[in-house]
Amino acid sequence: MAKSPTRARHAATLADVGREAGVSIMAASAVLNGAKTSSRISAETRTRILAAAEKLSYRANATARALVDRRMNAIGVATTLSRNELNQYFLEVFNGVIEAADEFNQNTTVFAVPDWQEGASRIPSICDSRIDGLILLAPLLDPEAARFLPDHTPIVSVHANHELPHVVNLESDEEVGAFEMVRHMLEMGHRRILHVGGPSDNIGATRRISGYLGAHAAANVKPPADYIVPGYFTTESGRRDLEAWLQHHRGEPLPQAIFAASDAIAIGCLDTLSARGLRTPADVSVVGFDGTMLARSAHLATVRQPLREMGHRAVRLLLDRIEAKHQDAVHRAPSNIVLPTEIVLGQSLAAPRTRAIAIS
Amino acid sequence: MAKSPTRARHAATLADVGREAGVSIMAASAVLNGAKTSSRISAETRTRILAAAEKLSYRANATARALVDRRMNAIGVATTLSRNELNQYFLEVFNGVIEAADEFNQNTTVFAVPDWQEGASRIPSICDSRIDGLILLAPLLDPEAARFLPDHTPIVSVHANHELPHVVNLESDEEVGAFEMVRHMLEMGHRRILHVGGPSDNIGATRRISGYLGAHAAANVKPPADYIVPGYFTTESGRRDLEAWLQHHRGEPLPQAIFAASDAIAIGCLDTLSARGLRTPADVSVVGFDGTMLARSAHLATVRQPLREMGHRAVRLLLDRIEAKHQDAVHRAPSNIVLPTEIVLGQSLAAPRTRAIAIS
DNA sequence: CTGAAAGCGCTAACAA
DNA sequence: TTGTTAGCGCTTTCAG
Repeated sequence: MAKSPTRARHAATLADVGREAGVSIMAASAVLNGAKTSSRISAETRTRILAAAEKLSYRANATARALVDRRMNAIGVATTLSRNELNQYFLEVFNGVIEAADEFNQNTTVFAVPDWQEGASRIPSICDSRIDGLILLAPLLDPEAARFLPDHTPIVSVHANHELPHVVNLESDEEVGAFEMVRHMLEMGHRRILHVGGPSDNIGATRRISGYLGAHAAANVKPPADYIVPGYFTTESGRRDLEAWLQHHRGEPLPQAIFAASDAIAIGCLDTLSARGLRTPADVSVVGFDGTMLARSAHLATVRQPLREMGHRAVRLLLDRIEAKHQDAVHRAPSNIVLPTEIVLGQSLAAPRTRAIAIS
Repeated sequence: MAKSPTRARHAATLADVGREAGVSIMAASAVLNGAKTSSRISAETRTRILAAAEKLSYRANATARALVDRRMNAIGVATTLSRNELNQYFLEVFNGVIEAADEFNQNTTVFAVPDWQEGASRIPSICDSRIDGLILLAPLLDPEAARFLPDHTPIVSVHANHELPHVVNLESDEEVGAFEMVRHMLEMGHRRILHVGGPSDNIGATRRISGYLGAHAAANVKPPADYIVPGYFTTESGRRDLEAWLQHHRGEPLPQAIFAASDAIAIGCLDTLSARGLRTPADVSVVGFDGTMLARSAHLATVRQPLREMGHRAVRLLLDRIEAKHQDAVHRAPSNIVLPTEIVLGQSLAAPRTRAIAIS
């Protein structure tokens, strides 16, 4: 069938350019898209092709090329995104991913899953060669759900809750970070350190608790009973859970410090304290976890995870695996990579008051 | 050529499934991908195909389909992303985009450009049918640079600095928002309202100033000289620029309130004030602009722009245009859509002090 | 109801 | 140096 007039509304193709310039398609391909055609094009033809392309405003078609190359030059990032609260943790890692992907000329496509239960079932369908590899951000996938993970698309996870088959995981040494921060607090003289934590089935939350308990044990300090409060990693949860805890502990001495399981939680705690007229750090010190922008803007003491760097690393790791697969080679990487955390002091942490306040 | 053994490492194709099930390719296509083949497949064949697909773990190839459909079901978002500071404004809009795109089963691909100067030259190359349409987030593109915008890919912008040809722009009524907020502040009794603003060549920054001046004029109040400070939309800028301004105005009466051009700036101002031992709002009120998460977590009074909704709208608008183009129809939309802003009161705004403090 | 053929836009092998 | 042919995986004609 000859070209129908409606085609005009679409972008010009190599065939169009070739016709316009009076050369073959692959001459045009070689000049415009750098195809590895066997030989070189004469300077004269080259300029003719360039002119034709310019005139028709030719644009390469990435899907056609991807079909041939079996490579889209795009990576995916799957994560849960809450409707109510921007997840700063995600944003830090994501920023790192974008930066690194860009550096390697890869596009980044975001897949927001409502929750990992549903995410598990949707992941296979996005691995349809629109992306060459996938990064799972803090996936809550049990081994059962992980059975659905496609094995023809390389996958890297960051802070995975479980070990996932064929998936390289990237995490940071949260327990050590928690340990050192709490040890530091104990050394400052704090004895009543309340831990406002994350979900009890979350491995990261568990590790923070381990560090918290470990530091106490190492200092031979027994944390007061009922001083570990489970919750979620959000500001709203931090605000609400601390308030609830305080109400249940009226009359008891106020904690000297709060060690929160995330910066978001810490911000929530700050809110609750200030709503009760308590000053930070004069009355209560508050410490966060993650080292997000939230902590920086609130001058919060926190345990910094190298989130952005983890984004970078995840991309490099993924690209290595994609490259290896592409060359039919086997990429051997350790299945789990642990990056160090770092203690960041801030204005929200100071020595404890000499006289305890009673919870009102 | 027969199948080479290396092929085994790739995902199974429709041909593979067809062979396995002993049916034609398009029978498989019809069953697995819902292709509009003329007739229906018998139940028996259908189950055979499904079984074969399951066995070979068949995955549709999106690039192949896109080649045929001329549609990738993906939209792009182009924006500048600073390395140092997470842009909360962007994040709010982006979240809205993701949500809406997801609702329409579209993927979202992020293109981070270092700056719009370079972005202008890179945009054409990303419109290579890997995305069906593009959203420009707060583009700083002059008409000259806009000449490079490809016309075969529908484009929608949010808060564009200039009118762009063939581009539908979405913005909010920033001037009215600024006007009403400042009017409210004046009504509360504030007379020395310092405006810590954005870049003077930014249209949004200009509109905030117009609102600020308009409210003063309407109230017959002349703002003190030198009370409009240009800067950038960042926390760092807010912190630094306010400090510099204060140092240049030693001995003068302290402003009673600060009207910042963004929430990020406001947070920076808060820092500077607290570093100087000044209390908010007792000594100085502080008001932000944007209504981002930053404002919510700091309980900042702010002028809320419906950022998330703008993300939604942008996606819907874009999809309409994509659909129209796809059907060779002409999509007529107004070239500029203005959404209302809204005043949000918060703990950072209170009545002015009765006695002025001198700047130290 | 099913199969064969053509083509989406591009690139890699060849042959001229 | 250039053109020809085949094919990436899929879908939509159109014949059987």
